[in-house]
Amino acid sequence: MSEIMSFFRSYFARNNLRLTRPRVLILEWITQRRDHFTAEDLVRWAILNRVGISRATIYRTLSLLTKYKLIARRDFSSTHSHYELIFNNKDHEHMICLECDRIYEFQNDEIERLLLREAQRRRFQSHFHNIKIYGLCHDCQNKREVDFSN
Amino acid sequence: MSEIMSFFRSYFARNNLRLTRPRVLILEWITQRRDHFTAEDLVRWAILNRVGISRATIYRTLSLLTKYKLIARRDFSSTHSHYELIFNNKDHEHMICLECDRIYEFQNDEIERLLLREAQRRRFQSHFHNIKIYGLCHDCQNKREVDFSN
DNA sequence: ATAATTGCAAACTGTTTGCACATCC
DNA sequence: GGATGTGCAAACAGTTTGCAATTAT
Repeated sequence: MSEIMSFFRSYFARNNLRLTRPRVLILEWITQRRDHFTAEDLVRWAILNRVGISRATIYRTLSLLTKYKLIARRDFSSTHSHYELIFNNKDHEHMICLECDRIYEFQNDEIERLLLREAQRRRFQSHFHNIKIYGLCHDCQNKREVDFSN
Repeated sequence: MSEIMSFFRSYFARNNLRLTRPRVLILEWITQRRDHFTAEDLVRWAILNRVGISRATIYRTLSLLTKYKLIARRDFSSTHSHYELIFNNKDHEHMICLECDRIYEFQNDEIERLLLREAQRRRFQSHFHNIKIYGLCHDCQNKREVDFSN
């Protein structure tokens, strides 16, 4: 068993959560993917591979993992949520390509510091924050048509 | 007619959009409110005041205004969109109180500069960005219980 | 006049839930 | 054994859409 799976096992035990077959399979999928994904990505995988995990369980597991901070929910799109593994993955921000939907991560201590200071200035107690830059990634910068037709 | 309404009028004419009764009423409501609002806020107002504007028209008008950059859509929540008037309202970021849902605005040139530089460093062409700080506003810092029950 | 806009109701999408059955500790 | 977790199907919330009727220019 991989290092990360045994971490999950003890983490689950410690929190009185059962490591059921669906949960193991979902965790394995997530850790192998190591990327941003949606609930529907998981559902698709479950159906295609006849894994025998229902949509309900997928959503419930994602909530659970989010609550226990094993994954994080990200609101990149207004129509559906994205998730990503947190384990060993330090805090970072995102650039989202409007063309290919790829997501790039970055981290900048100076910006973090300035943000905290900005919150303090207004006596706002920051719990978490996020920064998103939308635009075109290097690959997509030359192959785009603007559609203002609708 | 207020300055802003005549601006809208010429803007609509210039873009071959019809300034219909529903659109006028919605624009008036938005400009008087001058705040962040949801589609449902608008629907509730329309129903309560028997304004005679359908939910469909509200959603369609919000899309239109967003497309023409008279309002901006903000993704504060994963379940529904917020909007805000753009007119005369310079670019800014948000702090969102997890307790009372109030939204505070801030602006920081230094952070903007650093963000742009960060994008350039990755040859990412930034079209727009947003920063959200979630936490407790000053008013709410002392009246909160943590609920970890579910 | 006529092209754009509206209201209605039905459809759609992502997500949540109640309940009977199954499973993990 | 008994609490916990699952699958199913139905419910839900926010939003979008087709179409016939209405309205702005």
